[in-house]
Amino acid sequence: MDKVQQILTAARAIFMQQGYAAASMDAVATRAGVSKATLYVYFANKQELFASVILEERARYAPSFLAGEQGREPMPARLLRFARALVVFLLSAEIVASCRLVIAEAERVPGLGQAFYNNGPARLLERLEQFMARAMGAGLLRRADAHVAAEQFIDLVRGDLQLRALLGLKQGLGSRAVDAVIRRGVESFYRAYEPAARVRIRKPAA
Amino acid sequence: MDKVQQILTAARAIFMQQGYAAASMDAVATRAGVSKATLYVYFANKQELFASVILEERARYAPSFLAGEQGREPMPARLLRFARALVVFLLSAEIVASCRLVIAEAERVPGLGQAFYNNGPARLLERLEQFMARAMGAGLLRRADAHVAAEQFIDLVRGDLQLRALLGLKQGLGSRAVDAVIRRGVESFYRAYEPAARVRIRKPAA
DNA sequence: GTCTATAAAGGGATAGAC
DNA sequence: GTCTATCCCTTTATAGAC
Repeated sequence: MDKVQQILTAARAIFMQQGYAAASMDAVATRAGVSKATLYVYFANKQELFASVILEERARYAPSFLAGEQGREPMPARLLRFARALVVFLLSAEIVASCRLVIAEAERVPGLGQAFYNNGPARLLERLEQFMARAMGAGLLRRADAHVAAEQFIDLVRGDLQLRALLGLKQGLGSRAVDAVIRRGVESFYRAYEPAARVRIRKPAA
Repeated sequence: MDKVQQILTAARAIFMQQGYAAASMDAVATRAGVSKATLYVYFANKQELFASVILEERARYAPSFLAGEQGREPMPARLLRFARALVVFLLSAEIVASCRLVIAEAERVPGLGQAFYNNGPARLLERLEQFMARAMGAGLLRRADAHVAAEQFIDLVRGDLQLRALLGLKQGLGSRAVDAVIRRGVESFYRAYEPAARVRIRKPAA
């Protein structure tokens, strides 16, 4: 393997596990199986190594949830499929560790939070928005702002699961509990966005 | 002021600003206006000082959103009031810094995440659940699981605002953008939970 | 209890051999 | 390019005077 990749892989693991400040270049070198001096051949200093790790990370955060078949599956079932794939992804150890690190260092590394958001949540949102727009066009969802719908879909199916994962809670993250949150999230989303003609009691916002 | 409080206040500021690992006892001592040796009179070591800061923090995370008048204000307007108070709270610099710190150290400090969740989100959720239950009892909201309703209400009005704040994004956190997210969140929540009799097209979950 | 001064350890970064 | 050995600064923690 390329030595640079070897170092980056080791650094990623160490940073994720220990956090930026607590991670030592010694630990990275040992894990990478090289000497500390070698690190400094490829990376000017600790900060630059960290930045490289984060840039590397972007590529990983590009899953393809919406890839599934577009058949004439009922809308709620399709939403449920997407939701499950999304949440499995969000709760994966890799993504959780990645989020932790970025959130922890966001204030101290200029542009870190923005880069992460653009390459992660923003991309995801964009794809989901396109899906929502098509579904609205086909009459499978009520006509509304597709961007808002995509955002609220994510909000509802994510629930507080991601927060729990970030906080390292063990309870409430079993597969049954997770699936319950997802199902209820999809259910409420569909209630708010199903295409049925409805009678409104009063205007929702005062 | 009590010297212990003086130290805790300084430590809180330093930890929030720099993170656990990067914060130095020197910095805490200087900020507290005492010598470093004095710190060790009251706290055995850095970890214990950190733990004390976090325990202190619990008390702060107990706002009273639902305190407002219970008058015969229309339900959506009432929800909107709660939502605004909630989001203002979640986006406050203090809470954001607090969340960042806890998320960053959750994996390394046993019980930290659980303590934070129990004293923060869980309490909030419990109060909101009671409110939802009363509203459902009074026919102001569709009868449903009050706990789920409370959770989804929070999810919807929070949107990705909290994530954006945690990531330190400057865009999308202006008061107008924030209020738009809140209003749309309340709107969708009310669509899903308004008490109107409705005709469902098909079952939401396959 | 509080300070100054310092011990002891760790970690970022580099010099110089190969 | 890669290593060993080391410099030097920071940081945690403590000793000892007052």
